[in-house]
Amino acid sequence: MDFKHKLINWYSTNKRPLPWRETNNPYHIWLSEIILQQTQVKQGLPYYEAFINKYPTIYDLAKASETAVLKLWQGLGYYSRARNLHTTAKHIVNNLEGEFPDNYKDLLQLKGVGDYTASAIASFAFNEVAAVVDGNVYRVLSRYFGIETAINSTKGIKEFKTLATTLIDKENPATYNQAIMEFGALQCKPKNPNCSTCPLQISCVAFQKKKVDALPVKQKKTKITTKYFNFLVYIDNNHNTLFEKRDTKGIWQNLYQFPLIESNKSLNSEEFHLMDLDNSFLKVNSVDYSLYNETDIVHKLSHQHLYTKFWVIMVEELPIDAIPIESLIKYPTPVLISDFIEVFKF
DNA sequence: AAAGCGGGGGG
DNA sequence: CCCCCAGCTTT
Repeated sequence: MDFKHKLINWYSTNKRPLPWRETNNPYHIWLSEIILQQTQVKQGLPYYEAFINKYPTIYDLAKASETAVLKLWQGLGYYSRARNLHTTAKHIVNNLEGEFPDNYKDLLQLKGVGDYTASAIASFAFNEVAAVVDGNVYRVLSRYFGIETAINSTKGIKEFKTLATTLIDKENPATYNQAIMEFGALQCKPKNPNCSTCPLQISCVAFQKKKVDALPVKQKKTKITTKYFNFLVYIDNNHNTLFEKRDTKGIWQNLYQFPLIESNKSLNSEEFHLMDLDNSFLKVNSVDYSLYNETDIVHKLSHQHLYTKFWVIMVEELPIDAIPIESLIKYPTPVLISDFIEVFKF
C-alpha cells in the first residue's frame, strides 16, 4: 500500500466524529475552517456550534452587526478572523447572490481565506483536487520524507505545497486531506508522537534516522515586547461606567475596553496620582480612586506581555456616553477585560 | 522576508 | 519556561 492509502486506511479507523465532517455545506465548512485557523479542535468546537446556532445561514451572518459577531467570537483570539468572516459573508450575499465560490481559485479571493483554507473548502465541499498544507501536514511530510527545509521559509512553503500536491489521492481528495491532518493531530503529534504504533514507521525517514524530534525545522521565533496598561474603571452615582471601542489598528481591533493609559513602567499609586491624565475624562488627583490589583495582572499574547493594573475611580456623574455597568456584558471585549468584569464587585 | 495578530494547552 | 495549534494580512 502506498502513502496515501495507508493514511486513508488509518483515518477510517481512527478519525474523530466532528460536525463539519458530516456536511457538504460550504458555508458550514468555511465557518469551521476560519475558526480552526491556528486553533485546536477542542478550543474551536464550542464556537462552531454557537455560530451555527445563531447564524444558521450565510444570510443570517451577513445581516448581523460586526459587534454581535465579535461578541460571539470573544475569547477565541485573532479577531481579524471574525471581522473578515463578517465582511466575506456580506460580500457573498450582496455581490454573489448568496452563492459560495465553488473552486480553489475563486475561494482564494475571499478575505481571510488563504492557500490552506481555499484548498480545504474546495476539497471538502466541492471535491476539488487541492492539497491542504497546515501545521499537521508540514509535520507529517517533513518527518516522513526527512525534509529539513524550514517550513516557514518561502522555499519551504513552496516545496511542501508541491510535495503535498503530488501525494494527494486524486480519487478521494477530501478524504485524503482529512486523513493527513488527522494523522498529524493524533498520531504524528509535535511531542511524543506514537511512532511505536505508526503504520508509516517502516518507511519514515525521520524515524529511521532518529530525527523525529528535530522535525519539522522552523526558523526564528517572535520576540516579545512588554507593555504596561492602566485601565480606568470609572463608576458614577448612577452606576454607569465608561467603555470605549479600540478603533486603532493593532491588538483587539473593534473590541471594547475601559479607558486605557499606557505607561513605560508599572505604576504605584503615587506615580499614578502624578501622571498627566489630560487625555482621560477627569483629573485623577481631583477624585476618589483606588487600585484594584496591587500586583500586575500579566496577560500574555503571542508577542506581547501586558502588565496590567485596574484603577477604580469614583465620580459623581459621567458624561452622556457612559453606559450602565449591567450592560458591559453585551460588548465584545478581550479576555483580559471580561475576566476583570466577571470578578470585580461593582 | 518579516512582523503582527489571541488565547489555551501540553510537556 | 517553551512550543504548538485545520494561517492570513500587512509592511
